[in-house]
Amino acid sequence: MATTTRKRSSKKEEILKTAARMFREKGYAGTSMRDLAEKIGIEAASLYNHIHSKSEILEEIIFSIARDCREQLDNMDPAGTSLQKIESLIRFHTKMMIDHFESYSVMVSEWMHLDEEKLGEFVSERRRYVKKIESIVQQGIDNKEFKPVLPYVVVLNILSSVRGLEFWQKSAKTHSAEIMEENMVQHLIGGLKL
Amino acid sequence: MATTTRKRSSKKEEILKTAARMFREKGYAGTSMRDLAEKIGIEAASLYNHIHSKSEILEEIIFSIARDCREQLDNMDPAGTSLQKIESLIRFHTKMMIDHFESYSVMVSEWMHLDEEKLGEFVSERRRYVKKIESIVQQGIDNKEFKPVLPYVVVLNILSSVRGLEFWQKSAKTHSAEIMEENMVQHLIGGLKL
DNA sequence: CCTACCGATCGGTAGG
DNA sequence: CCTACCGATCGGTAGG
Repeated sequence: MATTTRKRSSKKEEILKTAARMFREKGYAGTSMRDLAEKIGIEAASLYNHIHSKSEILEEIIFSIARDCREQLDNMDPAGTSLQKIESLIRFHTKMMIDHFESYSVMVSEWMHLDEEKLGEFVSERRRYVKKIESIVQQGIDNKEFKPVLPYVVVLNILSSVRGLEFWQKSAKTHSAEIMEENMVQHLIGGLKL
Repeated sequence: MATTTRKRSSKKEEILKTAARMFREKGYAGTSMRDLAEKIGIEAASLYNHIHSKSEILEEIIFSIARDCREQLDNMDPAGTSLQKIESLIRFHTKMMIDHFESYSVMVSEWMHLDEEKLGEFVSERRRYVKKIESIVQQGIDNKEFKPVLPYVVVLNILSSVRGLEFWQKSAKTHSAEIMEENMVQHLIGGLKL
């Protein structure tokens, strides 16, 4: 019984991981259940012993990584300067993108294929998330820590720049993850400092 | 005869424009020729009197906007400081994203669905494009106009941030295009200045 | 986990 | 520009 459960969940994990890799490469709509099954080495019909539907796979990938991001922001040290907070956010997202490359990419590029209910949930979660970071930037401006740039643009640029690391990953890694992170901070925080 | 040609090409334009809108919303793989035909008000089979294949539509959308970007960079005033050049590039891309919203979005998000030959062409064109901008950043660093941030990261961040404007467009436009452009420059150039 | 199969839909063609 | 249609493939189910 315990063995069965363990087996099942590890198989499900394998499906999710393989699906994330394929969704990132060919997109959600461009990946068929037969492609996915073949990569895993089973028949397409057998996938349904572990998952309920194709859309469930997408949901699990996206909401799992979204939860990690949300929790990190909620548990952020409320002490510290706005600059420290934004810097730690840039470092966190850069690490997430690099360490959870496949699922992070799927989240930022394939969320629009969630079905209606889950799509609404994701969009409103993301809006809340962006608003929270915007308010940190706004505090920094009010504090005179930052120059007066629209917080909305700053947050958009930071999150978009992290997304752009997908392209770095795909090519030969001429720079280490640490150097990339350091330069992300330098460029994106630099444009904020007075 | 002239009338026929005019009619044909305007119909093709309508197909390309409608396709760009749909590819951006649902992705290339998620858009069917029947969806596209219905939006235009004809039968799917009739599309093929104006275009040869679905992939040809994607190619025309992507390479048309890619050409605009390439030409702008090639025709850039070689005088001026590195700072002026990078600033003008940020302004140009921001304007392109806003003015040619649909096709620019399709280029940056759907290029991986080009078929093998065109994909190779696009990737090597883009690599050349990025390298050229990197060398402008490098000159600025050598000049002591810019602080020493990895040019590769700077270019990635600029182009990714412009891409992120897709998300701005979709929501209510609380800020004008001019204000967005100004803030893009402030934040992204700001992180570069000494 | 498989075989066998479902109805729906895909990109595209023939022929008018 | 349409009707009629092609073979291939889609997500998913039944039954073992």
